[in-house]
Amino acid sequence: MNAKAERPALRRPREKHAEAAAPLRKPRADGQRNRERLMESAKAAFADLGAEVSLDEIARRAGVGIGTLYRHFPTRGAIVEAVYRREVQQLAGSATRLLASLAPGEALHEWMRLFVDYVATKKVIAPALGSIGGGASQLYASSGAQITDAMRLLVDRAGAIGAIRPDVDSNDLLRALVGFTYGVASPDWQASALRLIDILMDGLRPPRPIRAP
Amino acid sequence: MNAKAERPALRRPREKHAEAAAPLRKPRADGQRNRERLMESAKAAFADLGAEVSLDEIARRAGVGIGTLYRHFPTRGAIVEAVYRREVQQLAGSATRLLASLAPGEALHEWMRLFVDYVATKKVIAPALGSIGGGASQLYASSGAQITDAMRLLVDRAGAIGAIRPDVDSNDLLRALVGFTYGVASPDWQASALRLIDILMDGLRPPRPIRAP
DNA sequence: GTCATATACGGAGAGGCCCTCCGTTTATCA
DNA sequence: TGATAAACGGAGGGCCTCTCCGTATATGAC
Repeated sequence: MNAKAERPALRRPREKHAEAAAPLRKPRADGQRNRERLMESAKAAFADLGAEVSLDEIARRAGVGIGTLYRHFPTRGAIVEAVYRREVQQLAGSATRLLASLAPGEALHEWMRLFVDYVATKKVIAPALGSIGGGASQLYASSGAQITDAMRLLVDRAGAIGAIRPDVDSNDLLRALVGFTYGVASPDWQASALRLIDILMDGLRPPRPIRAP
Repeated sequence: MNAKAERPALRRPREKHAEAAAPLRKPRADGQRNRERLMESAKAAFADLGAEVSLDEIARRAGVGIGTLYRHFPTRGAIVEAVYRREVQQLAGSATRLLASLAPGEALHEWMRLFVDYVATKKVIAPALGSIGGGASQLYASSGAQITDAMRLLVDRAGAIGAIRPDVDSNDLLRALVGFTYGVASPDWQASALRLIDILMDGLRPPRPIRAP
């Protein structure tokens, strides 16, 4: 409700000649670290206490002062959005990470499980995102693309080696996933989604081995 | 922070069947009046200042104390929901009211204009409704039914006397209305919706008079 | 009209939360 | 090692929420 339109010119250190130049120092390590810890704590706090947690609580969990939180995230919307972006990036990024350490079929299966976690977070903070200034739809568009791409990558790889039927459309699969998770609001929805994912994966396997071992 | 966790159990609503069960006094007139004034003020305050207005502000506008507001609406969600319900009822109820004083075609036209006002209110308070406990979807379902019914009534009457083409489906019309109003978030959307409604009404008129004079 | 009383009113006050400001600490770099 | 920009922390002002309880008044009985 506050007219917080002004960002009040943070600091004015005595400047000799602040010319247009690139700051040469590299960013301080503690700053980066605290930023990361804040997002981590915020995610946990959202999950535990809902999207309305006090910012004090988030700072406390992160072990930093409230001033530090505000320096990194000047508005509540900023931290909510940052957490969401980070979730999306972690989910999308995990596709390649999983492909590096697992067989493509297993990577796909595991990624789908991660998707359920992602939706759990999103369910909590989406309302908060919604009441932020209207930029939410753009945010969703970009995140949707990242997730679509990750899904396609996994499906392509799994299809290429015959771990799943070759005619599976990654968009169909994504829609199925969304359906599993967005359905009812029962407290059991996560377990249910995970069971459905297992069943879906069974169904995705090719009817017969590509060739006998 | 003391043991005060009890909600004092909303006043027992009066029974409609005033049989043996309701030897109670009839509700005080000032109570009813204040409740009404609070909802009126809340609607105006939401429109002027957004859904996050302070409850103090709403009470002040209504000319009542903050205690009075809290007696009638124990939570913020309660007043938001009450305002929304009232909007829906007024919109739905205006269908019969308009039919009583206008020709059916005009009534339909006017009702569509009122629909734009309704959407304007809803746009503001929907985010607030969204972050209330999960009962919002049920609320929407019931309001949707009321609006659908009102629309059907108007379309039937207008169709019956030949004010509009006889083959118009009220659901189609409602979808069109929603499309007009939910489109872009430009500041001009209301004027645009009203213009589109006029055009739509022109299109709805039967191509020729029912029979020549 | 008068009275008794259930009902409703108002607003002070306690406690939270948001956000800013600025003195202190610390990481970088010369 | 020292200078300095960058980052930290948290006290404090201000607004908001919600409760409590003494006061006022509408209603119904007589």
